[in-house]
Amino acid sequence: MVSGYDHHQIEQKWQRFWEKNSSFKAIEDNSKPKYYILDMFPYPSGQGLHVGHPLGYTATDVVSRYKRMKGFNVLHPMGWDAFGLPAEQYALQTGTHPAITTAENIDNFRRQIKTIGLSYDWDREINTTDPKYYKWTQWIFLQLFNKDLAYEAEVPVNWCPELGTVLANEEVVDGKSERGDHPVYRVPMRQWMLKITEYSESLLEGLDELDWPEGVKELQRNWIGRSEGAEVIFQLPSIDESITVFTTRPDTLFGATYMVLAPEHPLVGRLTVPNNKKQVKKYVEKALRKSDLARTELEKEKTGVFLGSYAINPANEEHIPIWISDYVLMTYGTGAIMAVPGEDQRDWDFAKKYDLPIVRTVQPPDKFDGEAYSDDGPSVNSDFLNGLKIVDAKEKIIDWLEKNKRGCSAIQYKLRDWLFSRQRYWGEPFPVIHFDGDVEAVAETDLPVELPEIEDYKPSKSGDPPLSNAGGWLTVDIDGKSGIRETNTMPQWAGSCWYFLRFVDPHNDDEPWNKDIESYWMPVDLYIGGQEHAVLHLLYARFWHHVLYDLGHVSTKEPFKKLVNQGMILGEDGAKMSKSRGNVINPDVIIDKYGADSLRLFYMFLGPLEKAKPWSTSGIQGSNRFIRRVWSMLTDENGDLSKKISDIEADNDLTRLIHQTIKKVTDDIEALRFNTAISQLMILVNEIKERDKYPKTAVELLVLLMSPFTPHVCEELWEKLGYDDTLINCNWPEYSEKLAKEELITIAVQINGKRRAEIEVAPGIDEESALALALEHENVKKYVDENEIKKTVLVKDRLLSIVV
RNA sequence: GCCGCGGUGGUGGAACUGGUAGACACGCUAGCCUUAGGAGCUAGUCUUCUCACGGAGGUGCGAGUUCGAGUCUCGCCCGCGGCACCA
Repeated sequence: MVSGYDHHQIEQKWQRFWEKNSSFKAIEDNSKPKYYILDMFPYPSGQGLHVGHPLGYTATDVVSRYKRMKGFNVLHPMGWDAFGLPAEQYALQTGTHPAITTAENIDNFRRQIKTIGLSYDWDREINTTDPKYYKWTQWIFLQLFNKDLAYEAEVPVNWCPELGTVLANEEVVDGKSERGDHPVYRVPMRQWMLKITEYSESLLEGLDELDWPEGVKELQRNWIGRSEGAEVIFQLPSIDESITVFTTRPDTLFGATYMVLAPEHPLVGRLTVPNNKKQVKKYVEKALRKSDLARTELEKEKTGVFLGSYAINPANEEHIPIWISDYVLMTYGTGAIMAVPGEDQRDWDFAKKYDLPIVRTVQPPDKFDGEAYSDDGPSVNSDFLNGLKIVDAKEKIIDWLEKNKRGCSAIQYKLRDWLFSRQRYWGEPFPVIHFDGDVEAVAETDLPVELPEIEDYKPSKSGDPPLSNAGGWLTVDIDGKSGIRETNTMPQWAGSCWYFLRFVDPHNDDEPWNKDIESYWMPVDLYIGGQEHAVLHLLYARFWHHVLYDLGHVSTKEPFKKLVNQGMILGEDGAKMSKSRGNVINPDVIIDKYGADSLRLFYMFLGPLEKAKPWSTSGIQGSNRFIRRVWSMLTDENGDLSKKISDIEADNDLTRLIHQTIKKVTDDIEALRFNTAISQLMILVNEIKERDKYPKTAVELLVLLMSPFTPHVCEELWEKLGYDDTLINCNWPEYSEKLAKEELITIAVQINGKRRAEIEVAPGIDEESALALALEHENVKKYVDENEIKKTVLVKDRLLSIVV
């Protein structure tokens, strides 16, 4: 071996050094600008760290180390999102308490993360399952509860018998559980709900100011699903009531030829005429029994039943039949629609099947050969709206509705309230007590309500949570009244909704965080994590934060200023890593073989952070080779500083390259373009190696610039270069614009758009002189020849274009 | 169906606001060194014609704008992710 690079020895040495010196301890310091940089904290699973994890962690670490050298006071913490189903399921199988499993998994995760050499402030480590932590999760719940943002309701929930729990809408995918892929059914159950819908507008507006990927913002916008339209009141002569419908197309009101209610609509019974009772009852029961799976998979063709009664279209006073169908959802709008088959494909399908009248109210173009026509055009068959375009017709009909008290403009959201309870053991207990139908908050001084030890973690078939087995814990006497604790627990999202706030003041036992400290660190300046949290975690956390802001507990409305999603690491075959494919890479093995610095460098060099990229064994070997090249450049066979390093000054070419490199690496780290920063460092190494003697200043700059990426080997080399102080305390180098400039540059000469020659010129050369120089070039002469030069274009220091 | 992102050598990827396409690396080929190497070093490597000099073509496909298009406009094709009866 030419190189004596021993990554085991070097990495252990420096990891111990950082730990011993608490090198990354963050202390509030108003004299310095702060930078709060956060990873999405992991769920410590039994499988250990996945190779995907270190990608994001390394990215934040590079930025953290860079920002420290830039003079920022950096907060870079790590913790554990440790409540969750796997530990509980393991407990069901083995009887091992989830706390034990969780603690073991955390120890393993921490050990693995530490071997990567990440610059976390470990004194701030938090764990969502620690009573000292969830005390404050419960405290925040009480803030919501006291503000009437938490309530109990009997709601149709997504009940999953296999998991023995209810799931949030967001956890159900195609009628199956997101975890485990088990069937999910709609059943009514008493549940805790959080009124996130009250914050729809706030959450939507807040997005505009965020430096987040456009795609993620768009996902959230779609999830919130704001639509503008109108509410229209339809009178029901048979029962002397009215039904309000929501529509985004009030302009088509004259084309509303029938009405459809959701099967669950409360007026269905009263609107059903005796002759239709049997059929209607059958249809309603069938619809209620259907799981979401059945609704999405089997509902290719629309079904429905006529109730036998009529509603009055307020625009033209026509009696229109009322139907029920499960294509109308009780959970959106008012659970009733006006059907306009001429302009809505769903209504068209239904009308065709049941032979209901179709009236077009927008004139389609001549060549239109589709069914429902939903694009713009002049209104027809619409009385006073005739001839108007959609926008104007909408405005006019809304005016008319409001004047005649038959409706008004309205806004609807797709977002529903957040189902916040789970029938599980391993979660935060709700800090409330039931007294004879009344619900009371547990006094703040009695927090936390700790999870009791229980024998049986199994939920009952009816959905009674495991905590109903918790004997003595269950009943409480307060002031002579006896009550029963809530036996549901909070969902896993609860702990992650605010952990970034606890990081700013993690050991505070008197309050969730100190306000001054909070306003020093918040908001999170850079948040990096997986795209899979684009809606769930990030929307929930924003919701809590908006509430806390309104209550004056936090100083910023939005918690995460800049968000970046790291791309997935795929298997070497380009497919998603999975045990069944056998393409899983274990980070422990890689670090043992090549070292943490190689792994870090590989991740950062692989490609743009946000992109999905396949793992590459030869790629990591390449990174390892680069580190060894640098190592052997600076050291001799005895491990001493190489004799080729000397105090000579760098020549002009090298000086220029050094300054260009400082500039590029700095700019690239700021923009999170790590791969191109590294490629520039490689160019610098290649250039230095061409010299017989390596100027010490050049080598030192290289080590400084590389240190955020490969900190261990850089610390070691820095020490060999004769410095006592660690790189962490060094200043990031500054570049000189002047020295980075080329003395002579090569510009291209194009003739009629084709590159024909290159000429060497002084920077900033003017068009005339450039042309003169170009015309001396043989190849240019050849192409210009006798032709007349019609036009020339000079792009400064780039290219000269000649048109002949 | 709708929304978002993407398509550049054998591979990962470069290319600033329209300005020399393929930086840097991997892989491969040849050579050197070596008892040997899967270690290291040197050279080459988009395709194609040419001994070379130098041409021609080339960024998913087809048009367009421009002195000049990977980059901008329009129309398609393909891949990935999300939403999916939301009225």
